[in-house]
Amino acid sequence: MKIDPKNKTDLSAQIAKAIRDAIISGDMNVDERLPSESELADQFDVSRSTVREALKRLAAQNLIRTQRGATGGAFVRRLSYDDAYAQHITTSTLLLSMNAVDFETACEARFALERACAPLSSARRTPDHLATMRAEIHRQAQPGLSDERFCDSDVAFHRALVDGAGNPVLSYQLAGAVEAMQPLMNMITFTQRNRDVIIGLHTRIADALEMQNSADADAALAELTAYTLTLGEEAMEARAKR
Amino acid sequence: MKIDPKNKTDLSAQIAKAIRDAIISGDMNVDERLPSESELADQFDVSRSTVREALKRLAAQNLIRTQRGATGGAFVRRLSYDDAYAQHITTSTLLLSMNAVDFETACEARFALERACAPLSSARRTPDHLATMRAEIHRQAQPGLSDERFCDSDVAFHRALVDGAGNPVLSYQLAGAVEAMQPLMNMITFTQRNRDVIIGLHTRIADALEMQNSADADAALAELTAYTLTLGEEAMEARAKR
DNA sequence: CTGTCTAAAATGTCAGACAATTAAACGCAC
DNA sequence: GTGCGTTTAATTGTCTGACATTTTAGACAG
Repeated sequence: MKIDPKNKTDLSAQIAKAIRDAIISGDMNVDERLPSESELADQFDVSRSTVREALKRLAAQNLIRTQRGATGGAFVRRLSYDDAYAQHITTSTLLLSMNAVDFETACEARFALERACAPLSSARRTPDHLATMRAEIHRQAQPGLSDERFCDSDVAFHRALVDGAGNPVLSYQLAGAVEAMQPLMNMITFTQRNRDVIIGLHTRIADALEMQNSADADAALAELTAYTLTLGEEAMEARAKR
Repeated sequence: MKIDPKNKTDLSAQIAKAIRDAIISGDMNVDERLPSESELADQFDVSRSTVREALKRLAAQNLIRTQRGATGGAFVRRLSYDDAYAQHITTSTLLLSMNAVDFETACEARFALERACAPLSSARRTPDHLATMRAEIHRQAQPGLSDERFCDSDVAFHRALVDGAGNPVLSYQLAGAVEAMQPLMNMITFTQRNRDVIIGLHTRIADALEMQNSADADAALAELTAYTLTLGEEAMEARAKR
């Protein structure tokens, strides 16, 4: 591991970076054990507290896990899809909310990406995916469903569509776009007429995927994009007036 | 801020979570100052070291920044696009390498997403974007260019394509897919013939975008997808034999 | 009013101690 | 020798108190 020259930045940040680089570059393999905190403190010539702060930084990025006890220590952690999902969604959501991304931009990005999945999903979707979509459509049609629940179901529907493409990398990349949109979608009040239109389009999408008619799935998604955009605009106007 | 009941997990993790939730939920606004470390230690009834470890976790996620001095402290940080990019790329790269994602899956995901950008980019690309693409094509044609540099230029080209869509959310989501592929792409040895084919397709894409011919851009991207896949397969076979 | 000095507040770092946890080593009866 | 408690050592988690460093605000002299 490398040393730190006369640098005025945080020592804990430097140490975290050194270890992170070792992990990313492949110098350290999954489940390999790092030296103990005391050993690291000696190696870097800092106190144990400083090393601990560095390790906590790495733990926050899911790069290591720690175990107590005799054979314990810090171990390089395999980044799971679930961890990556969670991180990606958190980052995306914060990015949108903190930078005041407008509805139009987020919506456009989301549906552009989803349409990229449609051809693959149309070719590979399993009966399971179709069943999930149908179930969510059914849920969306239930009377008395709150707007928030409606949105939840919407996300679940689109997630099934994306997962249908059978490409975990694609699912991971899209999770951020779809879920980060949810706070913005939650600003919309869905009238019964709105819901009917959306449910109709969802049904058309599910039908198209079932028949492996990729073109029609794409067309329906395009319509859904346009419709969602108008709903979003109305909601933003209503909000501005208040 | 909330307290922590009888929980056997890390105190610093619990405290980090409490503060993180406060930030994400919007209870704390950008640039708002957190209580000082000593005050937090009192509030949570733990030592300052524990609070510091919690704060380092948040700093690792770019959620806060710290300042020393009299009016210093920890402040809620606005997550910038650049920070989010960097985080996303790191996570994506690690996810691919640690989970041994095969070339085909990553490649498919990357190009599917890129093709989603093509129509938008075709409509909105500026002369700047086109100039960047042309410049990278020129660079790719230079003799004696190392494989690694060729890949770098390839990434820059595709990045210009994506940025041409003029949607920062889309650019952000795609950055992960495109850049995370690079380690896999770097396994390929590009012969002069390979490069000629790729440069030809790049030129076709740039031409199509310039003429705002979205269909042809998509067709060229489809060909590039197929070609990259065959190159990847060959590289993987060669690697397996060794 | 201006420049300088000082004090206070805050983070960054260190050293040492103890608690809690865990697995391995040990010892002892059988 | 085998099986089963017990001890012991290693390691992380937490606490305490101290000092260093950085930065601002205010006091004070000119």
